[in-house]
Amino acid sequence: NLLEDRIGVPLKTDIDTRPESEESCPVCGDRVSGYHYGLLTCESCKGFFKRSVQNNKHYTCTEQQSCPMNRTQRKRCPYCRFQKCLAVGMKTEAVRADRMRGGRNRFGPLYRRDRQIKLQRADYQTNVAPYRIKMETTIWHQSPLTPHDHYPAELSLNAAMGLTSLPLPYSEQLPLTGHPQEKFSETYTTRSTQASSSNANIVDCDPDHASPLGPFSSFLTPNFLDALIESEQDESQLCAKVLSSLQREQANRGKHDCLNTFSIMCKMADQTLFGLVEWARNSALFKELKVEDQMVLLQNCWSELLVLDHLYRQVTYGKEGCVYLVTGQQVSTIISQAGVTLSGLVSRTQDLVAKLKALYFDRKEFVCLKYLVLFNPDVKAVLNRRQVEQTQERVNRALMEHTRQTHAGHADKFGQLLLRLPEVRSISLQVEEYLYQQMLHTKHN
DNA sequence: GGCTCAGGGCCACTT
DNA sequence: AAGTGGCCCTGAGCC
Repeated sequence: NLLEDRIGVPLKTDIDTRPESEESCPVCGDRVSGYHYGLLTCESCKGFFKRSVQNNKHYTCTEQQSCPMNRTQRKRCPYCRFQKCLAVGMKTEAVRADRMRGGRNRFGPLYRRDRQIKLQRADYQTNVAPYRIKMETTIWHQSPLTPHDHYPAELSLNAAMGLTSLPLPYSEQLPLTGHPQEKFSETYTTRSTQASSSNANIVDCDPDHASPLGPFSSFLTPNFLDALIESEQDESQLCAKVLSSLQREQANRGKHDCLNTFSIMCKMADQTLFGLVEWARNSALFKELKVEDQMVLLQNCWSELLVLDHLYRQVTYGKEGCVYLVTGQQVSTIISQAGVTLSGLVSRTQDLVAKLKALYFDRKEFVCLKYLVLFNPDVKAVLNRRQVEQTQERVNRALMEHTRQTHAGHADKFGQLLLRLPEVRSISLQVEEYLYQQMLHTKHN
């Protein structure tokens, strides 16, 4: 590594490279025995989850509903254990009501995809990671940069802000000029126009082609939240896209022209943002909006969506003292040479992760918060404010109902979750600020 | 038709 | 007595 050679000391990395067989149970950390009820868990949590669902158990917590969950303490509080099972994504519907033995269930394809992702990750770590994930001092330190050695403007900062990369097949690189927001609008308009002409099922915002049942017709189901979750893209798909994008990027470079850490991080953020824009544009609720409103809403919240996405990943998969990347790697948060801004960001984020973990932040709540952030009626340029407001209210009610039902013992989880949003906003503004600074820095150099 | 593996059940052990 | 967890049985889907 160029930088390690230059400073003469190995730089700290902490990537979890354990093979699948040594993977730990997301509930208690014990050794996994296979896929059970939706994900890889240990035999004990499998049994516990099965009994809880089969016997329709209702546990209570004698503490603060945030009991530690590990191999030795998992038996102490079944309430917290079960909540954790749900929070990490174990599926009650995989427990058979008829108790039929053997056979396969509808989660087979999910398990297969998950295995593929893990294989890809392993492949990535063998073929790409050894060169790259290094905490490169000068980058994290915000010291004067040599553009050639560090993140190239045409890739990283543009990429981090999602200004140039577009969902395939609309990908086109735009020059790094003009205000990012303008660039975003330009990009988005280009995409939408092309989308409606070439791939009408991606976005269909034409009011003439609106559903005869009117707005939100696709969500006139009794369980609004289930419908939202049903249409969510699989986490593993995003991971696969990010991985293959990084692999392509590296393949196009020579062995001695490796992406540096900051570039990789930006590329990951870029691809994640790319996925988030796709998520929004494929969402039935979002499709009901006019293209102009879609644009201004996304412009307003792209960084908040990125932060939320990151937070959920940390809450679900992150380990103490580590940042869990979208590609499945755990990187140490101890970046001794990181600048003040970056250290502050990492620490603020980790604080928020701890709070959300204590609340057993689950996937449904995560999806609700994404919609609440996206459908922000306070955005000035919104044309159809009423529509945005109605959707936000609807999601809000769904979130309230969900927290009331699934966390009955937890007083005001709903309120606690909403109280986290200002901090998400604040962190996202700091992220934007940091990226702008870096961009100016690069241009200056 | 054999293999795989994620369901369910059993039962010794612990609380 | 109720709960736990390791081990085994079962059978749909895959090759």
